[in-house]
Amino acid sequence: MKYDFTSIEQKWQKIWDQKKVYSVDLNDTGKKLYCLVMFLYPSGDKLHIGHWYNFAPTDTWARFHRLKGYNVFEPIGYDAFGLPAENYAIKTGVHPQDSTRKNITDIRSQLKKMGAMYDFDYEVDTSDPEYYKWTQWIFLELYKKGLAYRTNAPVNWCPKDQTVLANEQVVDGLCERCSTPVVRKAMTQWFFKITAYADKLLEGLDSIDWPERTKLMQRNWIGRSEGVEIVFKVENVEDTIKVFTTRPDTLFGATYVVLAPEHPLVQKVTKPAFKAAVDEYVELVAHENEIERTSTSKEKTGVPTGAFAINPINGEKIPIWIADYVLSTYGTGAVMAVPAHDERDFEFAQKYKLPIRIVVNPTDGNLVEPLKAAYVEEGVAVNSGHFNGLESPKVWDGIADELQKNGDATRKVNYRIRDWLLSRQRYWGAPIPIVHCDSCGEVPVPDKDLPVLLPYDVEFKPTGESPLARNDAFVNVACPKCGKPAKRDVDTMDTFVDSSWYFLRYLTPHLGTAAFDDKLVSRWLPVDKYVGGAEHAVMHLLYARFVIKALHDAGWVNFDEPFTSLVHQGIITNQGAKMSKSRGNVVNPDQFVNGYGADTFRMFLMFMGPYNEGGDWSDRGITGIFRFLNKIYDLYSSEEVPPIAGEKTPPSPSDAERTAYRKINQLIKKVTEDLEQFRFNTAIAALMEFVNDFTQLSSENEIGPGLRSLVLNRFNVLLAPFAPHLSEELHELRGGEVPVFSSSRWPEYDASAITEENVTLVVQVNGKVRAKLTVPIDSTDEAVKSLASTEPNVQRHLEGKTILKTIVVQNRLLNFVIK
RNA sequence: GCCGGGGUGGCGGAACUGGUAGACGCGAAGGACUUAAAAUCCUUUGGCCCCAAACGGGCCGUGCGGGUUCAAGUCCCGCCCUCGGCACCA
Repeated sequence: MKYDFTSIEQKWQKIWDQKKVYSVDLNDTGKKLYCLVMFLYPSGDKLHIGHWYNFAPTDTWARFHRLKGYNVFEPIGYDAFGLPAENYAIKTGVHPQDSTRKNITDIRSQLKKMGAMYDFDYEVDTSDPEYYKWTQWIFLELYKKGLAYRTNAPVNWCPKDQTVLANEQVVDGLCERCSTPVVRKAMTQWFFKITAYADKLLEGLDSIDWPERTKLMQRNWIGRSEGVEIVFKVENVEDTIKVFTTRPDTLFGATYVVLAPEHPLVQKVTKPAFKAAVDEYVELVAHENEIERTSTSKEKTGVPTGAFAINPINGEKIPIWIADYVLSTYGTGAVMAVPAHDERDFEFAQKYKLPIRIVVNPTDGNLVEPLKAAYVEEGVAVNSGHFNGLESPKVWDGIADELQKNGDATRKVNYRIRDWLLSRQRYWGAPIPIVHCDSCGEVPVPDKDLPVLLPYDVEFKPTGESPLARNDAFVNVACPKCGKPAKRDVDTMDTFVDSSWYFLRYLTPHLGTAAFDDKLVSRWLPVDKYVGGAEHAVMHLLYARFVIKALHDAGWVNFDEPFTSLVHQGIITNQGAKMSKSRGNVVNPDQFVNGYGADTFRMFLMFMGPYNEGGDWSDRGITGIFRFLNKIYDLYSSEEVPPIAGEKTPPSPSDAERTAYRKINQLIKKVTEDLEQFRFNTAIAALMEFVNDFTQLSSENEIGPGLRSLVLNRFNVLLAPFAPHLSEELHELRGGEVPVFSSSRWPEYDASAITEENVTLVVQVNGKVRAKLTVPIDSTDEAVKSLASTEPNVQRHLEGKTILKTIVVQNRLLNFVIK
């Protein structure tokens, strides 16, 4: 018989669907497993190889657990709001709602062909009012807790997309979506106070099973640093300048102070003679874009203000400069410059001939002037008054304490992370549920009036103003508080708000009375295994953690980390470049599904290499998997194949039967261990190796039907997570109860049977292999030694030499060290 | 510049805790079946060399250069390349 994958796959997809094999009883009290992939972005592209690479192996992992007896919940849904759909609409005139709906329909049918365990009754669509009603509710919950606020602040503006962006969406000064240089603009915008959770977000990382590099990225992004805020008086002016430093131990080495050009005191302190130059410089810097401003390779520039600050530790008068290398958005927007011990200050001081004073020497010697580079390590204090001779950590605390006592300093922790800017001047998103009233100010829309519906009929061409502002019917509304005419907020939310809680909604996608069902959420969350791309390390994955922590503190959920365990699949590139529509190098999976079947294709993706490494796409080798499945099909559909029910361990097995039994048990162990760790490639190699060994064994020797049946039964279950359609078919062919995923259990291996009877032992002379011996396992050192020395090739190399020592590693190797 | 991951045959990749490098698959070559092809099956396949030949033996070989060890793809030191992240965060 021929392996007719098309009809087999169609047949089983239909049966699974009709019998509702994968619909989960969420109230089942058995062991639950929530297995989640990052949901889909239906912007106009169909499913591509990258999606398959994310979803299919994850489905294999989920199926494996289902066979192990877990109650597995594996949902899928659509992250349907967002810029790409809107940009597509602008280009083609097709309304984003229409294009998105159509896309979801197409993608759903592609997904069904994949044959994953998705239960399409639990789909989520973030652009559906029944979903975004609750996105708005979450916004309001955060608002009520003071975690959402609106303020005027310098923000990142993308001139092409005509909207503001979050810090996380600016990559190297470019818009993450369209690579346009981002400009800084002061605008009134909505923020989530993620900075309030900086420490909790850091601490939580210690308790979750995530890739270390992802945790590291989050730690770096949060950027916690402990330091001291020091007050410098300004000569002849009332105001003081606060600087943040992590090196108060170098305070005696401060030879000037630098303000960011945007610092509010710049105008106040500048001396009249310097005003013209300062104004000109401030103007110049204001026109620099984000890349120019933050580039480390750019030479630092600055101008003096003519004013002087007083160093609180020694009363010394030092000049105040303004310079572009000081950022207004970090710390206090002002720094004390210690050129001898800070690279940036050193570079600046050299250029502008500012004094460089050594105040820390290495413990093993003195620095030599003039310095060639800043010495940034710790050491021993010099030129530092009564702190001289003390080691840096002591000086650090000593100076901090002394200043603190005099009210000149406070210990402080600063973070690199900024609040999450969530408002967007775009159409295709969830409206922000706030009304602006002249008498009452910001008024949250009452829960009973949610959702604030996104009107269909809107001119969405970008003008820099929110498209919703042009829709009078949307904008004009009675104030929910006083009833007077008021206006709705016209911005929409960043789609990362939508995606930071969708995993709660999956359990009850159509629930009308709440965002989620507490009982189900407390039973099923957190997500046990989350699989998705590493590119979300500091965006989605950080935002979702924040939202969950906020909901936790507000009493809505009983856990504070959403994803217990995280896996990143690697990226599949094409000719070395990331697949994207604009590069025109996207590979469509349909041709492979049609040509070889979903089972072959998913298995090929898993066989390519380590799951978290991805790699460059090539279909070379897909025939190997296809041949393998054909071989299995032949093995199971031949005439003499014993039925499922005939399984039996023979009372006195032949050698071949013992070997076959050992190998199937070794295979169970290997595949089980590999699957647990997402090592699909080596698991598949082991399956292949087994089939090779087993066919050879049974062609040369007699393997009785009882054992043959046993082996085929176990093997077919091992195959099921990888090639589920084929496995069902083979099971049915041999009279088994189907579906496999309802009737079968993952086999346990027989520990007493996996040990080899003989081992191959390497005999070395001076570390070079000279012979190989097959000996019974656990042979004694003496037995092995005497056997080894009878090997002719070994004797030849030992002849006339003295054996200095003999190293024996049991069951592995023997090495004669000679002279 | 800093922080991570990686570099193994013609290709994708395997290798436990330092113990047979190259599992498994692709490709290639030769053979069987066939009128022929496809499919399938069998054999060979890291490089170089010795031997009339062997299913005999030798040398070299995991990015480069050193080191530790009886033994190094694996550990240590110094580099090179590559991918990803961060990049004036005081």
